[in-house]
Formats: sequence, C-alpha cells, structure tokens
Amino acid sequence: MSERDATTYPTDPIDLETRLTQDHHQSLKLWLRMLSTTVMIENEIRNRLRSEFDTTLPRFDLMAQLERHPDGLRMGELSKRMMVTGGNITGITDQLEQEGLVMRVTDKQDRRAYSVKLTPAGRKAFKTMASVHEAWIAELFSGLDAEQKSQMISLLSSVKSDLSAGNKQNEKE
Amino acid sequence: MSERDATTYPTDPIDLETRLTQDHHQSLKLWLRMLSTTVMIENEIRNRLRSEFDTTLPRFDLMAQLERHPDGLRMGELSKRMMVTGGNITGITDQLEQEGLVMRVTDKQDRRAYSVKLTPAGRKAFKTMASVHEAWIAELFSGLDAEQKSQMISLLSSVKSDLSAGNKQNEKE
DNA sequence: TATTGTTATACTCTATAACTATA
DNA sequence: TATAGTTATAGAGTATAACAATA
Repeated sequence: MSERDATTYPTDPIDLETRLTQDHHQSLKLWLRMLSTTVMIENEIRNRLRSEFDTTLPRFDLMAQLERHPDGLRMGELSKRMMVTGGNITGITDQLEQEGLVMRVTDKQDRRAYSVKLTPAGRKAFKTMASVHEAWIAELFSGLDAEQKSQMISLLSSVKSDLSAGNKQNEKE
Repeated sequence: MSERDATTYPTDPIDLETRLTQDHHQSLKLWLRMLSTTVMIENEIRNRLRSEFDTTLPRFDLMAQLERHPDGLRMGELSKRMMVTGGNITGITDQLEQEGLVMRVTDKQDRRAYSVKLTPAGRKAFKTMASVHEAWIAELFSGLDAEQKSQMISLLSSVKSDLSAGNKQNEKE
C-alpha cells in the first residue's frame, strides 16, 4: 500500500458493498415514505367521499373510468383498468346500476358481453363529485409547486415503467 | 379590445382561472400516478411476503416497529404508528404472540398497559425477512438512481408535512 | 372520571373457483 | 373448447362501540 495515492480503486469490493447497502436503505426509506404518504391521502379521500357523497373509492373509480370512455367499457376492461378481478366489478356495477348511476347495455355483436355506461344522472353526479374531489387533491398537494409536481410525475413514471417491465403485465395501452 | 397589444394583463381573471385549473389537473395526475404505483408495489410485496414467509403486510409492519424500538412499544403506540385502531393491534399481536415472535411484558408502573417486544426468535425471523424485503424494494425501485431517489424522498416530505399540518395530527416526533 | 387494552361485530374490498350463456 | 360475465364463498383488513381493569 506504500505507493498507493488517494485515489480508490474503482472496483474496490468494500466500496461496492457499502454503496449497495446505502442504496438499499435509501430505497427502503423512499418506499416507507411513499407508502405512508399515500395511505394518509387515501384515508382522507375515503373519509371525505363517504361523508360528503356517501360513496367509496372503488365506486368513484369505476365512474371515473366510464367518464373517460363515453362509449362504455366492458366488464373485463373495467376489471383490468381497476386492477381487480371480475367478481368485484359485478358487485360494484350492480350497486351503481340499482342507484341509476350506470347502465348495462347489451353488446349486439357479442351477446355474452355488456357495455357499462354512465346514465345522464350518473354523469351529472360524477361531475359534481369529480370537481370537488379534484379540489381536495389540489389542496392535499398544495405543498408542491407546479415544477415539483411535474418532477414527481416523471419520477413516478420511471418507477412504474420499471415495474411493469419486470412483471410483463403491460399488455396494451 | 382594439388598442390592446399582445401582452396579457397580469391579473387577467381568465389566466388565473386557467392556471388554477391546470394546477388541479396536474395535482390529480400526480395523485393517480402515485396511487397506482403504490398499489402495484404493495400488491407485489404482499404476494411475496405471503408466498416466501407466509406472513402479511400488517404483521411485517408491526414487527418492523418493534425492531426499531428494542425496549418495546405499548399497544396504543403501535396503533398510532401503524395508523389503525386499537382492536386491530390486539388481533395481530395475539397471532404473533401465539407463534412466539413477540411477547407482552406487563408494565410495572401501569398495570393496565403492556410493552410489546420481539422475542429472540422474533428478532431472528424478522432480520431474515427484513433483508430479503429490503432487496425486493431496491429491485422495485431500480428504475431510479440515487440522486432521483433522494429527490423523491424530499418531495414526499413536502407533501407529507403539508398533510399533517392540515390535519394537526402530528402530536409527537 | 379518564385511560389502556380487549372483545364483539360488521362492513368494505379483495381473490378464487364453480357456474351459465354465449362464441 | 374458449370467453364474458355471474355467483358463492372466504379471508384480509378495517372501524366502531361496549366493556373490564386500572389510574
């Protein structure tokens, strides 16, 4: 070690291990913070949806999906988009249909299938909820300015694309 | 409108409204991305914990809390930290105690209360799980480099501090 | 009286698997 | 046979409220 100068070897095994451990801790810290932040916001939104509109997050989500697809979505598509299995979609759709907020329209090409659509009443009810909901979200994220928000959106995209690549679950769109 | 040049008035109400709407949409986009990313990771971790260690996220969390507090935590403290109500803590603690992973130590000052601690077996089991868990997390976040991770950690802190300020729920620490 | 923790209960959300009816 | 959706069921995970023991 006599002639060695201050420069560390690039492949020094101890450094590599140290860096790996640091990375692991940093990832864990990031995950714990992300999880707890998300849970706090989710609980807040869930409570507000219940007390203000007597609805739940999955019901709101399903209506949001239909709002984005005015031609309607089939049960199977809703299942994929909401990341839950088919049986659950049937249950939520049943509720919303009974309340007159969505309707099942039989597909003429395939008589096994339905298109689920918002009814006019459902669209109206959703619009009201959605604008209040959007204001809540803006309020809860008011700690970030526009620049920081777009930073975070792109960082999250990197995480997510990595995830779906690993899982090979991104079949379409 | 004849004499008006290309410069918009700084206080133009339309611009203000436009900016507000844009901010709302951006916040909503951020939230939807954050939520779906978190759900995907959470599901992945939940499945792996079940198949590799036959345990659940709340059980893992409770043990993680105790690992960080070797002197033990009271039921009420666990409840606050895990953001769930007391009855649930009793249930999870019962399970883990039966399996010999945690123990209830009666408090000598206050005989209503317990300190819950990891048993030696529990500590050993947790260490094994925790290191594998940490590697999973590092893997799932490998789409970000160290710089991006610390950026995201600080962005999340801003969101979270804003949240707890609004809710006045940050009583200690 | 107030607090610590437990019990009992119910509800939401979820997955799985067997099923019906079409394709 | 395969697919779209339904039904039935079970199991997490959660909150609420009444309760016992102790402060």
